[in-house]
Amino acid sequence: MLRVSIILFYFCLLTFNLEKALPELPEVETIKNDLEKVILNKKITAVIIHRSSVVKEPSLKKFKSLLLDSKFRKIIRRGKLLAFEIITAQKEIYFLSVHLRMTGQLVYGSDDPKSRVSFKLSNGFYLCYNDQRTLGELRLVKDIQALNVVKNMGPEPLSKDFRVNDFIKYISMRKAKIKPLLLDQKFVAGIGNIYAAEALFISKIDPARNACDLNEQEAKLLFKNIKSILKKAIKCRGSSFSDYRDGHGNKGTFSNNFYVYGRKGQACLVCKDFIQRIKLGGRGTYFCPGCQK
DNA sequence: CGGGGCTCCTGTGCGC
DNA sequence: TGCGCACAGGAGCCCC
Repeated sequence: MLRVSIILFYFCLLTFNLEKALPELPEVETIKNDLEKVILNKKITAVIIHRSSVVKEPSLKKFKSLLLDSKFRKIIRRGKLLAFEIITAQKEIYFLSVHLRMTGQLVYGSDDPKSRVSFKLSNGFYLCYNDQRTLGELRLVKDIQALNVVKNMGPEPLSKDFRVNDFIKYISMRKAKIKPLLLDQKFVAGIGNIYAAEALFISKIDPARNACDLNEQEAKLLFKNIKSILKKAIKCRGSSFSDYRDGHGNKGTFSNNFYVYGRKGQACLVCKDFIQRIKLGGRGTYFCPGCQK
């Protein structure tokens, strides 16, 4: 009987937790912090490309030849984008930008047979780019600021560029629904489906409300909660719902703290109402109808 | 501006 | 049992 219950329990976990977790700001920040400790000043001794479509620019040949014998100097994160500053064998500075999109992973360790691109390092270890759905993008560019994604990106939510008065003002000017607006990287950088849902829950705001209909107190609260939830998630080394892994291939623990994300049909941890899942802007959106008004 | 739909991709789940 | 379709989603694109 006990064994049957245990099997049923895991079966339920498997069936209900199908939603994918995407690498958002806290996950990308965790990868950056992990990799900084192990790859800086290491030289790339081989570039192995198993899936050429993930390399967007320049040509494969140039991508390989520039990276070969380059050294990692620095890692930068902007929103969900990671950029590795490298110095080539010809002493030129380039940036290897990596967008993980849905299922991308950057893992340091031994070579992974299912990697899409592997970089062999001078110490014999590998930096592997894994990506089941291959929607991620690698680019090698001279000027990272010139990339359209970077040029168009909104403020970093954990930096001083993210100001409460600006946030209140811009929110009051937008008619779009607040949840899809939070996902817009031009509005604020680094927030994805998980943290948008969770920040709105803590702020008790209905994700379907028009941004301009939030009052000043609500906008202020949301601003504060965006910052606090991202900081908390970084402390937990990110959320691993399914695909996300840190720089060493390990899971993060923030998913244990979810109030609404992936909890459709389950009781709200605050008011016991049932968590609902609706579509907003084409994206699955979780919320508690009891708590969020 | 806002919103809808399509595209990229692959594993999974469901209907017939 | 098995085939084929729908779905999941970040982000760019097009269109109304």
